[in-house]
Amino acid sequence: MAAKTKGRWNAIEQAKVFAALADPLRVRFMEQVSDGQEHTGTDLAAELGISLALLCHHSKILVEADVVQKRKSAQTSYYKVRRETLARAFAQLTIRS
Amino acid sequence: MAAKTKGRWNAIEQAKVFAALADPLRVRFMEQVSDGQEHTGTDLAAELGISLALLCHHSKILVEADVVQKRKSAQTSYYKVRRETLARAFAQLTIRS
DNA sequence: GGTATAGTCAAGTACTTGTTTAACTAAGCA
DNA sequence: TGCTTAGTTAAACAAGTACTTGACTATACC
Repeated sequence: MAAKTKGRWNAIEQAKVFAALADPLRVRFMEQVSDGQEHTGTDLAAELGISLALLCHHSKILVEADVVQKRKSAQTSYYKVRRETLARAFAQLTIRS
Repeated sequence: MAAKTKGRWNAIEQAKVFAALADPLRVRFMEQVSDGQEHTGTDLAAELGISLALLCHHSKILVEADVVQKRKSAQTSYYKVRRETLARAFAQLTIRS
């Protein structure tokens, strides 16, 4: 997803955000990171009860949709929620222009 | 989707709501009905530029996820947004318990 | 250097989804 | 009765997705 900060999204970009959230595992991922803190990949994999390979797959989709931010330090990846993207996608569907 | 009105959704139910919104055509459907008014199937199909058969397919997914309400009178179907479902799904991801 | 840790990538498979087409039902009307 | 309108359903196919497995990279520690 392009790092757009202004203007209204089109239907394709918006659908991509919702598609990122359209999986139970990814919903649970978001629940985990919704405390606003950073979580490592291994921690998240353990909390979700999945392999690191599968976590890598799902996290890529969330990062690509920009609902999650990723930072890598040494071998470890850290993930945290991007509330702005969520708020924006939600507002656009609920608030009448 | 079960007509639940109380309690917290589980990840599967919540993912289903987002999956319903995870398609550009269905995002545009929601934009059309987000004025709060009822829209007929033929009107929506015309506005979205798709066949009635395809509209029927997509509307079923939205109704099944309970983000859209359907009423049928004679041959005509009427659709309107269900804001409560949207608000609830969104709140559960953004607001910390 | 060797080994453990954390993550990524690629191939394969099974399952799901979006779309088109054609056949079908049911209501309204002349 | 026949024709039109509005919608539904089923079959078929292409494309996409979730998951597993195994191989691979890069960092840290002994």
